[in-house]
Amino acid sequence: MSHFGRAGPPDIRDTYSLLVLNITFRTTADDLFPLFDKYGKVVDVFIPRDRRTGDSRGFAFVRYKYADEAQKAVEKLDGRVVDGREIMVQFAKYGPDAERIHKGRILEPAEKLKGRSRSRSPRPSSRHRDDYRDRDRRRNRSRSRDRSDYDRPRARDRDRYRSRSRSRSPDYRRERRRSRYDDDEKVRSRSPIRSASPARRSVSPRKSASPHKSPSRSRSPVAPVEKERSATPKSVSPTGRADSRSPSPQRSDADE
DNA sequence: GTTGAGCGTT
Repeated sequence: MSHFGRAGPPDIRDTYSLLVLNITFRTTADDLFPLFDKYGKVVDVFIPRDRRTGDSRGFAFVRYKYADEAQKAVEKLDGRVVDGREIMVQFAKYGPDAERIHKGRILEPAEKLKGRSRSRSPRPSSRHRDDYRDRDRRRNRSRSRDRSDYDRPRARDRDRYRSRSRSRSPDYRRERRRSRYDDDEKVRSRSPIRSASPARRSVSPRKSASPHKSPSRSRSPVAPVEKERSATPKSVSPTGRADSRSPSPQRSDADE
């Protein structure tokens, strides 16, 4: 992906990871490589992307071969305006497997099982798990449109992590900005709860009552290709691409 | 087309 032709982490034997924050969503690894490579030997540049949309998450990881060069890049590139945005370069705190990192260098590698009996110090890895779960819920913060897809009951979880003071407590702020777009509000308005007059304002202009929204998508996993264009004009995607999210809006049981 | 605190992958 964002690598130079290799898949997965090349080699983190003696590399120092730098965390680049506040970069634009358009900035790619190729744009950051020449910038960071000028201050040292850059082993790899990785930009976490969204698995659904594929867009950048707004930060990147730059791994240097030497610590001094990494430190130099932090001092030089930290605060540098890239693509009109001021980036923030700092040493990574956690590794790909949530290992503790000191100055970008991994302190606790994933070789736990090697010196298993040798490890006489039962390290409480409970904190590592917290950080892992923490970023999992936070990456849904952006792209509110996708957040609804991963909506899950985590009320009690949030209460637990509420006490966690990472750097600031934007809990209240995050929830306030949660409803940036009306899309979220409208999506939640489609709850099956018919509070008051469900069809009073629009008393079904059609001749028969037709629930325009049928959540029963499990009707037909495969979209039957019917040539009845006039029957279901919304059945065909204007993009010419059969979207998998559109199972079959047409009701074959009602429409014969 | 949108967003902006933060810690990572074939």
